Amino acid sequence: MNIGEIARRAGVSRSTVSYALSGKRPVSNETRRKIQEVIDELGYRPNASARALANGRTSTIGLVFPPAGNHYTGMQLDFIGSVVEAAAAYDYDVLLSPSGVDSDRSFQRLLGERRVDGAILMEIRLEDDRVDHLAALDFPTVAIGRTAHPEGSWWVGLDHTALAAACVHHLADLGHRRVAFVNRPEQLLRAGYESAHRGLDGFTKAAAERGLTVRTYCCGDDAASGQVCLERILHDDPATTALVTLNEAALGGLYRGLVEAGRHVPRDFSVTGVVAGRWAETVTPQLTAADVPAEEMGRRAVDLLVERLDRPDAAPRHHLLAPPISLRASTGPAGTGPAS
Amino acid sequence: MNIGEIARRAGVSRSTVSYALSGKRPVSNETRRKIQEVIDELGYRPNASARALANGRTSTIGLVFPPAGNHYTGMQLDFIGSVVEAAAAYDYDVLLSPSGVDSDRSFQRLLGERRVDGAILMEIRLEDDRVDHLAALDFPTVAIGRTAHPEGSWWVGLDHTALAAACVHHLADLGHRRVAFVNRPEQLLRAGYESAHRGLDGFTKAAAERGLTVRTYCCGDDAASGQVCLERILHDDPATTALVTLNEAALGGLYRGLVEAGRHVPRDFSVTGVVAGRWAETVTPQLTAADVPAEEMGRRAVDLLVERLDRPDAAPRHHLLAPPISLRASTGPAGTGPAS
DNA sequence: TAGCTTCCCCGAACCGGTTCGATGAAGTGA
DNA sequence: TCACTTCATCGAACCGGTTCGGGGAAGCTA
Repeated sequence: MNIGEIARRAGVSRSTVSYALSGKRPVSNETRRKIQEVIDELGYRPNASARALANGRTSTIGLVFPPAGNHYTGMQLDFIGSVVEAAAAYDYDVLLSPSGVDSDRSFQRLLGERRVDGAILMEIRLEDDRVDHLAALDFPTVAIGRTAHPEGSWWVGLDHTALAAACVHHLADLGHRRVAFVNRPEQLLRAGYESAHRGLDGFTKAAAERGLTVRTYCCGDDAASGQVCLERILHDDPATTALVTLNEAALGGLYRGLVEAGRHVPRDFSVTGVVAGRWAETVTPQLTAADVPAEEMGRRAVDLLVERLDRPDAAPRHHLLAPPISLRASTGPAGTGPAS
Repeated sequence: MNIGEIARRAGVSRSTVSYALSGKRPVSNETRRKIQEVIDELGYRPNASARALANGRTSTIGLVFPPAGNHYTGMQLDFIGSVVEAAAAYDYDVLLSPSGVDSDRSFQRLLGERRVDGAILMEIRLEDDRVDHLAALDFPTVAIGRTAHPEGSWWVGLDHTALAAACVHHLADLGHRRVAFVNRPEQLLRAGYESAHRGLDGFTKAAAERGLTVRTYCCGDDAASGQVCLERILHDDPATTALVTLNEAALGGLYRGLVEAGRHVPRDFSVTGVVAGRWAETVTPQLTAADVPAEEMGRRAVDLLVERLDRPDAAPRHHLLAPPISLRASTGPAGTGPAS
């Protein structure tokens, strides 16, 4: 079932069918009706590869996401879902590309072989060669996250600095003086992950401002690591009364560690951080947190990318989001320390 | 940078370049070397659309996944990740397709426009028109899950009947007599979702076998619904001492409901079910559960699909998995009922 | 040296669309 | 009635690969 067959049955030329479908040149009502009739009857749909070859656009965007080797966080799932949905609304498909160990290979497939018109990058690093590489090629890209020098590029990001600081201020306002910070895994921090660095910065500075005593930790992206991390926190400074976490996947483990240490949340110990709302609500007590608007971020990234694809010369745009802290049940006034 | 340019610079014809790359006809070492030199120098990669048009294969598989409107479960994330990784190993890309409200439209894109060579379907229903439709078209498909009549089709599934039954027996062995069942949302049960139905069946039959008193509930895919559901369970029969859940996303809410009702897990109340291991470990106490091997299922689905694509006449194959229950900390001997 | 293989390579056709220039018919005005 | 515009359509080229049939040069045999 190709366009030639449609043309034959409708008694017109292939180009007329093409114009009838695209509307790029006028076609008489009579023939348009005839063509549409044949198309409906045969259920014809134009071949995507042929179309892509002819007009140079694939109607597909690439979503470059972190390798599965690491643990996924729920946030990433929300991103993927919202990106796919938003893209569908613009008639774009989404091609998944793991930016794993061999990220070059994936990139070659996506860009070199021209499988996609543009890309959305997740898990941005402060110094990110992927971003630089794509920028050098002038390849339409939108980053979810921003590098150390985001000027002139397209991105939608979270103000981790401000969010971590807000958490600190929230705890300080409640009277906490000794606070721990639970970051993403050390490996990611060393690799320069944006959220890990900016979050740490925001935390450290705000804590200094408020004169808090702090310790910072890296923690694996899973429950077991969270539990171990919490044990270390209480071991290093038993007088700690609160923590701030960027590590969604470790949250369950942190809570478990607290239970096993006999610290009641929020009476003896307050917990807060930057976590997607849906996941903040699964723990008991529910987590007071800056809710990561993953759905909105995915949607906006698609909006930006589509805009960039439609108007190649448009000036770079971006969105920096800083959602407020949602007060739930995991923070409270600092007590007199652990019940002993 | 197209194949013609490479040919020109290497001083050969386009077809020779093509054969040098594909190896489908012998090419002298001398010219092959020359061609490779030019390719390396220019960083040439063949255009995917052109190749797909010419040989009728896109090297892409479609992953049809549930709409974002519903809440995602962590399990689905694991599927997606493992499918993408396994596909990459076979040099296939993965195109995401939301099977949302307008699933026809997505299908038209994937199949009608020939964007993919084959598809993997998630969230199968007992009577699934998508599966029937694809089978009628003889379109290469592998389902993650199986319909009521899976004979003659390709799938990898979980033996929900056996798993739910195993949970019941585990609880019965511990002396529990009044057990609740927490299913997926009613809307999904009514829609005929496989896991919801087979799980319910397995639970009901095993409970009858063991002479247990049971009640079954549907529950929304989020923590708040889980909490409400647990309140209903204890309201309907305060003597309930255990529950089995298929609903991963509600798990946190169920736990919270128990905490708020003053039931200690596992002393006063046992919880078990069918949940991906990673998520079972995030709750406290860790959930004793049949661990959904999401990663393995995704990988096997890709294996089957690739096999089917490579050998179109191969006999249908499938994998039915029934992982054992992992004993963790959420079940214990039935006590004398709630501490009052 | 004629005849026959074998080895490499070339040219052309094809995949299924899009797009540009051309063409013929109908319509308009002088 | 002729020249000129407008409208609808057609044919051919093109996108960038793959694949098939053919053919020239070299090598081998008699």
